[in-house]
Amino acid sequence: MAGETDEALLDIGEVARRSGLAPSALRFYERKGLIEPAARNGLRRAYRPETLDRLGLIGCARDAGFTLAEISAFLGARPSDTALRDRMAAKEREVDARVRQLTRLRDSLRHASVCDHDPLVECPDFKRAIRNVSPR
Amino acid sequence: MAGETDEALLDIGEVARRSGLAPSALRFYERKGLIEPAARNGLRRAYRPETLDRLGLIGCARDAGFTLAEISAFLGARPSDTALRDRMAAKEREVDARVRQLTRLRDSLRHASVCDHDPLVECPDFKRAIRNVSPR
DNA sequence: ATGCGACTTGAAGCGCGGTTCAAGTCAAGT
DNA sequence: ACTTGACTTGAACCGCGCTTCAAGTCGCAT
Repeated sequence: MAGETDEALLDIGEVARRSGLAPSALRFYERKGLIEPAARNGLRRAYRPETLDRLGLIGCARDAGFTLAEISAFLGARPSDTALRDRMAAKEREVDARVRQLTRLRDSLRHASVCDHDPLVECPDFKRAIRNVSPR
Repeated sequence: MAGETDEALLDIGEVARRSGLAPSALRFYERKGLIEPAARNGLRRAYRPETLDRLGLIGCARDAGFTLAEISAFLGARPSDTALRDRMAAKEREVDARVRQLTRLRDSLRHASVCDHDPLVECPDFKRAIRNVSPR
């Protein structure tokens, strides 16, 4: 009973299926220090189910434009990591700026899709709107 | 007076300096069909000043997450290109969705930067917030 | 014992958005 | 005539986020 192969652990194919990621991506994330199998059955990786939550978080952050290196740093964050918390706060400001930029861009596109100018890019309204997207 | 080398045109170094892009990037954009010199002085590219506006627009779109190929397509847009206008409208919806996603992410980060949980990623509030960033 | 299917490894390849490099061209200055 | 300096070219290289590939290792069923 002591050294049994834990039935609750998932193999890489299962994690891939349930996370929507390719096995190759999971091994890649492991090399980057983002995830780690709880054990091995022989050569085979055996993952804890919580790994799926972690992968959800990683996917989120990646979708949001964080690099895997940034995510890797954030994942180990403890309350005492003041430098890291500062970077998170910085990232928040960065994301906030990006939200405002994309909002302006969306408004430009909104105009572009109803504008009659020929060629489109020469429309003065469009050009003015676009210039507001990233001024300087 | 007829075949004079147009003094109003800018050489690549000037365009680079004024656009903030490297000359190599300008040549790269040319290969991708984004810009084109108005003329050559011998081998040297000679750009119209309007190219700077175009580069501003390109920079905008690129900052906004468009690929250079997409930008290249948009740049030739005429009002009659209905397919292209549809794609612009689609892009608008895409950008809008992204704005909402990033807004949620910003809120998560805002919490993260004041949260005391150890490790940070295990904070239930943070996890709940994060799950809202890209649900399914 | 043979084969299968799912896993393992390291190395190479890919698309994107460029930069860097070597080798060459050209105009202007001394 | 020679140097300097900004340009030209094509090809190679880069970091990122992976995928693909070849070759090998398992456990299990026939």
